[in-house]
Amino acid sequence: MRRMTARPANAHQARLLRLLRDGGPNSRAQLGDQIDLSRSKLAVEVDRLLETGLVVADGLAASRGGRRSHNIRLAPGLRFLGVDIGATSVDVAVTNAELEVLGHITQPMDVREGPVAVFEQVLAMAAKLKASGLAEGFDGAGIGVPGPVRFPEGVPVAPPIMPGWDGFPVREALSQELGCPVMVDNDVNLMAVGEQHAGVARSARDFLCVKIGTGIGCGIVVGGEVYRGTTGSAGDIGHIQVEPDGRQCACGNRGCLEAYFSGAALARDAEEAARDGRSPELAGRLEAAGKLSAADVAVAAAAGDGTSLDLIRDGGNRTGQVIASLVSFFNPGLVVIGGGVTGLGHTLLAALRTQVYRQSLPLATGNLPIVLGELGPAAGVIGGARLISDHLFSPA
Amino acid sequence: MRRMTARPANAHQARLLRLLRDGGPNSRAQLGDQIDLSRSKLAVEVDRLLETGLVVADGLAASRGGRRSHNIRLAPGLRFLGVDIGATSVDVAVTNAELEVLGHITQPMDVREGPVAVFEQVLAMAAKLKASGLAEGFDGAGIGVPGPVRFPEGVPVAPPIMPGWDGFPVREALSQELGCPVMVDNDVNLMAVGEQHAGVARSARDFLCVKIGTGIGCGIVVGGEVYRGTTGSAGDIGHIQVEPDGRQCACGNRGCLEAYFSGAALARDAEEAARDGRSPELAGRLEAAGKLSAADVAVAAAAGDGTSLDLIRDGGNRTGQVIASLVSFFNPGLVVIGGGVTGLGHTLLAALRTQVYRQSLPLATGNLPIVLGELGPAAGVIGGARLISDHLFSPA
DNA sequence: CCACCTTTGTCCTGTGACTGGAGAAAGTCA
DNA sequence: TGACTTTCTCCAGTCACAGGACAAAGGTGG
Repeated sequence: MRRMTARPANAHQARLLRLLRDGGPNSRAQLGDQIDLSRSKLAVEVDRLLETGLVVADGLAASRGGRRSHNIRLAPGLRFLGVDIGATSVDVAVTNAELEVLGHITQPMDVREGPVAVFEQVLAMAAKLKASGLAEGFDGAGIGVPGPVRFPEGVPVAPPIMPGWDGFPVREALSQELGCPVMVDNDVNLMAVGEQHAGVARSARDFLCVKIGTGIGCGIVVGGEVYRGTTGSAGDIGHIQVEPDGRQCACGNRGCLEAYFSGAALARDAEEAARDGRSPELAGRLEAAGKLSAADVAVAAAAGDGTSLDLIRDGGNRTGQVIASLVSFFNPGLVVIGGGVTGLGHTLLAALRTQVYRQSLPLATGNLPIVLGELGPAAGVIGGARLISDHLFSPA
Repeated sequence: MRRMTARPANAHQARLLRLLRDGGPNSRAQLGDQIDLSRSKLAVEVDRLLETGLVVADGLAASRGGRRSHNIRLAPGLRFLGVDIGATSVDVAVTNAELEVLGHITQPMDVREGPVAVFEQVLAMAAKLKASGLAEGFDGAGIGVPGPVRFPEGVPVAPPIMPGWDGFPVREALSQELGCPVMVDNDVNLMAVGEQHAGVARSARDFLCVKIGTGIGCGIVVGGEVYRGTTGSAGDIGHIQVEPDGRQCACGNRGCLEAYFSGAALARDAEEAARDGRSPELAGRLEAAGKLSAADVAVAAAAGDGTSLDLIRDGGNRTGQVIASLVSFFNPGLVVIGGGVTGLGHTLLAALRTQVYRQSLPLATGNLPIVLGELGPAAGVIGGARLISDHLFSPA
């Protein structure tokens, strides 16, 4: 079952592989236009890549007015696995070498069940994708987990919402099970990478990616590279204090952002409002389902429920204040909003924008787009595929 | 008067120059230990550097048990100028090629007088240093200004406290006047670079450098490099809101950090306390000098004045809250506190530490030193010298 | 003071990476 | 069909560099 995928022998080959990944099939001549190498050298490196099987010939290229060139493409059988482990669900997807999603499965799940149970589920989902004929095997996998990760080793460290995962050798264990190289990162970082690769952040070099799901986190990209901080906890903005002596937070402190706005907080506030009789709309939904989620608030808001709109605006204002601070500090070129609550859509975005544009200095906000991510739940898995492909498409 | 200082011809030479800058005189053999080059190649590059005059022979090296080697050092006549333009004062210093400060002058000044007047003063100070025999000319200058800078061009952009400087071609103008290459950056960034080169941050790769002077700013170093943001305004934390609908700030918003704690705010609060009769100590000083500054508060606090201590603690708490947010977000390996208010010393530091350690998560604060800068007013000028030397000691 | 070892500096040749030109092959366009 | 383009291949020449051989200069132990 183990696949020994070849690795590029030098930086040129790595560069070529990435060009083919990001630009699709290309002729040698077109590759030559994008890389600073002589035609002879280029031909040698392409030949070597063909020998390794990482790339294959792929018919004739479109004419550019002279002799037609043969196209080169990444091996069509290459498959990457993207895994996005959230607090309450798992996403698993297969991509080809160009990181196009060929198949995507989502399943509910509780991270608190611990790594063993979760991995069992992940492996079953991967097996299902394989069985459906989308892949014969995996050449690499990128995994996102909802907590800080010591990146080089691929090990979660002190994850607040994932008891039982602290120090678990995720990278090693999954690499063993899947029989392929694995990289592990924070789920928010993967989302940022995904939006950078295939979403709204394609042309951004320095940007923030705020993910509002069960918790709140922020991916930081500096010069096109994810910044992870000294201990891997950079972007952990959910526990920034927004209200001195405010609400009790699960982390033990008071007044954390997450205690006021996140999937979990929103659901709790909505249930409270429903029970207090402040929102018939929400009360109806509570009765029907027995509990409420952020999605219920989104639907109620879309239906014009004032209480729901207030909840979203309130949370948006609070989150906006924090983002405004981060914008002042970090001066990003773009802010992407993603995660489970993107369903709250324009109401949320409006609140965020108002706060940021009002509180940050004009120089920092002057040309600062604040937008929703465009990949939705695919961002994480695409980011995972991108992460491992970056790793594999680099000199050994 | 123009000096045409040679530039390294390739990356190896640049590397060697930096080794000599940071490690002082070295034998070829010692250089060979630090650089990944064969002895032959090394000899060739050193010879070329000797030809350019950038480095010179410097006697015999200490014995390592065999044939003694001749030392190599950077040309002893090389001189860099470090200029730190603050809101109310200018620092100008000359350094040798090893960035040791040979002479340092400070003068009061008001940036609001505009670039022309300020540069006149800076040039006079530089001339004074030259006249005292410390330099025959300058091979490069690094300038810090108290506001955002479009770094590649060396032009201030929309600086709030420097009316009249917006868009002024500082780099070009000073390069013309001084007859040498010039680099311009935010003063806070220079302080960070200074502390990184010769101060407490020597071994830090990712750290923050908070400068509390007339205003408040923060230098951000990522992977050993200064991060400046998309428009050059990264680190502008003085206008982060710490109190909704709080005090009016000069920027037009309300509740900014700078409105509560900064040299200017502290002086104002101290004068108010003196006039209200809350502090006889401060009242006495006010009567004597006609006005109060942050330094007066420092002295009064050292003398045990309760009101002054309260002011410092208050401001420290507010600033600490903001730093705590930044620590959660950025996960630095070190936080350096500097600027004019370092005289407030331990009282301030204690307040900052309390807030940060209490509000940020253990993973981020676990091994996070929060310390005062050790270079004081020299940090900025050393950072300036370092900035320009990095520029000159890189391949042309 | 001498023989021997270590370190340092210099010279020289071999190797691998790479460039760029010549020319053949394959195609387009009028 | 002929002229022009583009692409591909081959090859010789250049350049950077490594690493060995050797000489020079110093230390060390007898």
